[in-house]
Amino acid sequence: MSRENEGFEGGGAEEPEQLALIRESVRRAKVPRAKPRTWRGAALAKELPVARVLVDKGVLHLDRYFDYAVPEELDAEAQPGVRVRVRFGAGSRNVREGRREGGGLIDGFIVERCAETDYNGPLAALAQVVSPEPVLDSGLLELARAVADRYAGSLADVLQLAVPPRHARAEAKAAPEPPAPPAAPEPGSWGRYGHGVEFLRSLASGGAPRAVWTALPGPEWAEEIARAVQATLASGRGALVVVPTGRPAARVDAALNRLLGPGQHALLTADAGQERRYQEWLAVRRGTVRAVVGTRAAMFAPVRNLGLVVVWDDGDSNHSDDRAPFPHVREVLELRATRDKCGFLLGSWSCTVEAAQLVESGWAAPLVADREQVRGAAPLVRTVGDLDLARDEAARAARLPTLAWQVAREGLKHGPVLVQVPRRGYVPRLACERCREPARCRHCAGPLEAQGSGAALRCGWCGVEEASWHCESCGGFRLRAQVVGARRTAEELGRAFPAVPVRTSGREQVLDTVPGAPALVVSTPGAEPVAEGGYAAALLLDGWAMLGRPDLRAGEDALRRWVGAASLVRPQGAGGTVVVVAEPTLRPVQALVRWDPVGHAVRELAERAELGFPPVSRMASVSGPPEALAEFLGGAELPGDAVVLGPVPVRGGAPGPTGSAAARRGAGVPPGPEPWERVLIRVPPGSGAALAASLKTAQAARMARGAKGAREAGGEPVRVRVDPLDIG
DNA sequence: AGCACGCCGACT
DNA sequence: GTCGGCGTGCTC
Repeated sequence: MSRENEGFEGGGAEEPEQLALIRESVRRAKVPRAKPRTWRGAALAKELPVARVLVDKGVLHLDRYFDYAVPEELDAEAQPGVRVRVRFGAGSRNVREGRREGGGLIDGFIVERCAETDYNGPLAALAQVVSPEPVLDSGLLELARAVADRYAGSLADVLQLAVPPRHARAEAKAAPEPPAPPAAPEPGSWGRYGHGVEFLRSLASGGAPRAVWTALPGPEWAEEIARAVQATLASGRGALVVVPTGRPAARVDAALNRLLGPGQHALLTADAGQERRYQEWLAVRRGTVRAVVGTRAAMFAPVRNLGLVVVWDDGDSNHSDDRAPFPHVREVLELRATRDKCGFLLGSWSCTVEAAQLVESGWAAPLVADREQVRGAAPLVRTVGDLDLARDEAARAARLPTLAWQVAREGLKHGPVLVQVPRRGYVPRLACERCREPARCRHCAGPLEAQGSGAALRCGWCGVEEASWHCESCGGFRLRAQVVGARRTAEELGRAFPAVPVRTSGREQVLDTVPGAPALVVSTPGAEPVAEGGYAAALLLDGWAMLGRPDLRAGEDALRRWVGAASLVRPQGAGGTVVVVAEPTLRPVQALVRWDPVGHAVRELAERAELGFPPVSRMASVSGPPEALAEFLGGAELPGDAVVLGPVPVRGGAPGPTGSAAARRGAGVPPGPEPWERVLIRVPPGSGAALAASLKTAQAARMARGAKGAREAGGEPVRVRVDPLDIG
């Protein structure tokens, strides 16, 4: 039997009659025309003959449901939450009128079964129930809708992130019995934090504490998260942990295995195959596994009776999904914690402005160690500023400041030494070497960029080449050196320390761990291997490059990456030393020296509030071809307190600090050569929902009449992004 | 997006 | 009178 012809579609010449039947049975008794008849002995479901269906077809039908008739033979399987296939499109009308076949079969989810329909016309029938597995329960549906609203996106888009593609073989596998809940854990190293033990106890007794946790440096964080999970399981509830990448996921996974044994939790990461992925996801949904650790797609995992959500290192950009509507793990888990009234734990060695705001607003409590503990766990941090560099003859020649050289040599006597080098292509604004005035284009004052070592300078805005730059402010002729990549740094260090092995960890090859023996480990930020017993020292080179990015988050980001590397170094008491090559007067550098990421975030937050920047205000970016953008803004009914900034031209071509094509797409950088513009729209606290709603409405309206407008322009529709990542 | 409907000009 | 151009609007 062909799938296409199952159900009502197989009627051939009888179609008009059977559809008349549907009309008669289901329609509100307005149009009394067709007589009830049977079709191959099959009729409609006797109870609740209407299935409300979410059609899985992106932006066009923003969050509208479509009603379909439920044939009797699908009655049992056509339950809320199951995947179905339905005819959708203008062509199906012809089917109804008995003319000919038409309209494609597309996927959808049954959202609800009803007795009646609001639709004033004859209903088409469900074509097929793809699987009786109810993958979209009401909790997940409501979460997806909340996320769609928050991000001005469509429900269908969010569901594509939230429900993994079906895999029939995985579905067929029998589910094992869920394991019994573990006993409440010992607090372990949670005792190091002010209210740590209390926090665990609350979870274990069924409470829903919410905390922003500033983790002490060192490797204990993974086990501390595992203990929080254990406490939650002990209360009979489930737990969800989301980390930025597969490496920390493996750490938490290992800690959970140590603490709970296998079978208690699922690991949901992107690098598992489709079958395995769906299988693990199903085990979670079916309740045979009660705890989940995973990367960002796991933020929607349908954990039963959720008692705790955890996000680790929320400042990592991997927590921001790169598909529309670009939800962020921290925000989604906040929604889940609020909606499910469950515990919330945001942990990091560092602290984002958003995390500080959660504490400031009273939504979450701080979970921190006292200064004594911090001093006992953190390494000694020393700085090399411009003045030191200027005096440092040796640094010119060897690139390595004398202090860094000394610390490395001393550290290598006791163990491995980490060298953090900014990623190449992480191109900041160039500045005068002498006075630090940013290098600007003579024609349009845009930022000058170096295309490659030795190549000419070019303006990032207008593209004009600059052959003979000199500083307008002090007349200097030298620009700050470009970042030297990890590989070349490794070569140089290898020559400087010929007796010591040099290893590199970076984008193409990430090392997970290194032994405790003396070695130089050159790494880009985020790729630092964990050293057995901790690094004896770390050198954080080219700090200016991390701080110089034209981005609101540059300072916070630099601090996060430094703290991330320095947290792998032994405590000061064990000789651990960090050298950061950056101006000691700058706020992020001072925060690193004092090991006070929270203080840094709190100060940043105050500044953002003053300037009306996120997260105190909410922002959205809208980008597109100038005419389309103008048309969009003309049609949008923005909240009265919205402020529109721009438009300004956006540039493509040069890879931004985030690098990936997907990230650029998310930021609204044009795909082709035609120039695009971008506006930022800002609303005060409390108007975020109204802003998102108005953007969604405007986008929907544009899509409705936009087909021809967009065709003429030859381009795509405008791109809307709530909470854009990079706002220069 | 697709696709059909419908209201206008050139044709047997 | 009919065929067919593509502008407009709907999809249960």
